[in-house]
Amino acid sequence: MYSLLYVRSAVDDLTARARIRDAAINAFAATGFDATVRQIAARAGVSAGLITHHFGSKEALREECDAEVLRQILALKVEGIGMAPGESVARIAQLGDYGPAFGYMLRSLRDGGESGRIFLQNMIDDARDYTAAAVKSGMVLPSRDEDARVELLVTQSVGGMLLQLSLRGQTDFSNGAELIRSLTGSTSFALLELYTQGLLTDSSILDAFVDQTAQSNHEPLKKQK
Amino acid sequence: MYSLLYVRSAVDDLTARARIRDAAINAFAATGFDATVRQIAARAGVSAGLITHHFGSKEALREECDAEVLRQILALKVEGIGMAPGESVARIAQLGDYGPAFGYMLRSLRDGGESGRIFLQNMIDDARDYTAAAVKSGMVLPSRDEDARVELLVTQSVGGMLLQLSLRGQTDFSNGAELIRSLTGSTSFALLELYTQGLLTDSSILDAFVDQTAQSNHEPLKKQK
DNA sequence: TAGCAGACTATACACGCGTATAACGTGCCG
DNA sequence: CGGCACGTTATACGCGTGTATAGTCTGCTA
Repeated sequence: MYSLLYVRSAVDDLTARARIRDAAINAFAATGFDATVRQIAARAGVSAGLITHHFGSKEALREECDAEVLRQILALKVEGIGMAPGESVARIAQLGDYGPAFGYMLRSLRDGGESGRIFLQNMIDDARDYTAAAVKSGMVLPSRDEDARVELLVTQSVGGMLLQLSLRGQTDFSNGAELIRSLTGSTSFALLELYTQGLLTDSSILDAFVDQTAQSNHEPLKKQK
Repeated sequence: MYSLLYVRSAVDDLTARARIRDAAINAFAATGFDATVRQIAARAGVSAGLITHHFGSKEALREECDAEVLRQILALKVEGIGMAPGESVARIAQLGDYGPAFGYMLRSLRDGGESGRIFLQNMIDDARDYTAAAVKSGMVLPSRDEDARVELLVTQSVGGMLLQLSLRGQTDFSNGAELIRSLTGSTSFALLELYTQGLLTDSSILDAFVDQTAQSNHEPLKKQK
């Protein structure tokens, strides 16, 4: 009945059910997942009871928001997250209507729940392919443990964003453009510099670590297949 | 009125007041800051009313927990966070009684509030000195923007930890040793490898970024509807 | 010994939450 | 036209929360 294609944030011609869901995504992104059913209802311009009527429970509404946000995020394939900051930021910056979805995802990642874990796993899987391609093209150095590196890169990049936002006092996650503005500061340069030149002057620490873990075979390094 | 009498020392164990505060730190670390006053009371083996009697309000209790945790954390100076993982992890691993404090701090950092911001700023300030020393000693390469780099390193390291914990389904933050065990996996090697060799094969992307930002005095990325 | 300060408890209160219930309006179909 | 399905609202219920109140117990001091 209703097309999946229109993404306009118009308040008018959407069916009340979709309006409630979008209002919930906005509310969750703006004030966190302890946003009240009544707050969401007010945002959507309906009564609180209607939410229960349409979704059954707040938890069910939350799940539907998760699904919708995941769908939107997957739709714009944020692949190079933390890989080529200029490029990925440019992508996210033009997300427009997806802004609240982006904030919603950050919120999920922050509160450590199951849906955040899914978002994160999704990014890691994406980044794995993307990194492999970048290695093959000669842009990125190979790693002795590609899986661990990609997990590290994604968790650090995304986790870093979260803490940068908190450091800058950004508490409202509903405005995607504003989030990006908060994040694209001196961070971009420092990130590129780190990725280009590394941090340590020589490999002595790395070598010592490898020797140490090789000696006691507690944590053997798994090689790339 | 009678505050000075009780607040003076933290080592006053066995007093119910200290027991409540420790129980609160444990409860907050274990289940988050929405832990109930009654849950904390049960943990401390006292009635709920006694908490109000001693601290006045839940918020005041929270503040006292913040102060106590900050005191403990500062006491063991986790300086090289994310710098030399083997060393810093070894430090944290032996924190013993400070385990809950470590988890409490992670919890604060995760939920994005003011006290988390303070913890973070504290780490950044510590890391700034530590990094400067490491650069001077020749262990770490200099950066063209030391402040931005240290901010990046700390936020990414700590934020990365948070997401690693969430990725591994670690929801209880009260057991410091268990947290460390969750974090010291393949991550250590990947981190050292990244810090040793970097990520990119050459500096072309960095150079392009520098040129671009030098050309336009402000970021040209802005797209909104 | 009397008395009182203060640690401590049991109970109660007000409030906000998610949700259930009943009624109302409106459009569709026989 | 009658009936009914359903979107929608207003109201209320039960519960858990933080906190206020009043009372009990205990140890110190005069």
